Amino acid sequence: MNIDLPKYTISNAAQLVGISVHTLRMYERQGLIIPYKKKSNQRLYSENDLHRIKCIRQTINEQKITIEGIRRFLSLIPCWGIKKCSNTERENCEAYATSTKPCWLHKHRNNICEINNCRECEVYNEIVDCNSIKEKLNFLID
Amino acid sequence: MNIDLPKYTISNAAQLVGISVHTLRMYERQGLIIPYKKKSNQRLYSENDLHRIKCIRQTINEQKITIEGIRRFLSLIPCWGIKKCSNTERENCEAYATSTKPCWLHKHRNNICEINNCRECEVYNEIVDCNSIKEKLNFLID
DNA sequence: GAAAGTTGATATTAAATAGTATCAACAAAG
DNA sequence: CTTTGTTGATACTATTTAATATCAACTTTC
Repeated sequence: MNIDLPKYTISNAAQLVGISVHTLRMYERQGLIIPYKKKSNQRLYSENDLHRIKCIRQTINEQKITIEGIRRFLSLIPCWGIKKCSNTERENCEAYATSTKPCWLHKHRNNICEINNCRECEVYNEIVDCNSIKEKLNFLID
Repeated sequence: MNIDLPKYTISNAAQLVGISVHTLRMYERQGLIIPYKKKSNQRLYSENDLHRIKCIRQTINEQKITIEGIRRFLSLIPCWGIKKCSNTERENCEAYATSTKPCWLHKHRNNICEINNCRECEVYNEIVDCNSIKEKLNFLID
């Protein structure tokens, strides 16, 4: 019963969230979600993914925030604090310096994330909710 | 030559930024800027205000982020870290707990900000730029 | 004291974003 | 092996948001 397990096909996920298959792929193309992929490129979604998608949908439809706005909001995830990056690593990191898009949409050159798969990363996986970022910040800032 | 001095009337400011007077008042109504006010309610803007307004305009027009999106982005300003709030103060603070709008749009009940004028607050005054929040976070998170 | 500018409110408009529909090629499942 | 579902791409549409226009009452300024 792991909430991070790849369980649902795209049409299952779409139905469970009440959203179209097209929209789901659009969110992915825009960098808001990273589903699991089978070798054949077929997408699979976890329980947590469904939660994340519902939150994105709500943010767009009810709170009238654009996708670009969500990307910008996500750019403030304090990944360097979550992963405890060294000073050198911070200097080599685009995500540390800019605030336009979440770290998983940056090229990871010469830093810890270079060899990592963002889908498996704690940074991506711990931010499932609209309030997750604030909670992280509260935790990290004294 | 203080960049925080109230210097420009609304029409001056509007002209200097290349924006209409109406739009300026709209940004204010939406909580994105807090101009100085004379006793007669006439608005006055500082050099820093002009910078801030240009940044908002750019964010809306070029980066296609809605006003609601900007409010949400600003909600991640780590005010409790800037003002070094105590634990009790954090517990009594709406802005600490939520991420919908900047602290200056919250009611300040039973905390340090209750007696403060947000226009004079370091939190408001240090965030003049699109990248200011990230820089603050970088500074505060180890 | 008269002209120019400001305030707040309401109504209207132009632009563009999120979402939809459609397509052929390919994969999964019974 | 046939049906159902998936992929990626492109074209289209409905919605709504930011911005504009207009108004009477009030200030500022010369």
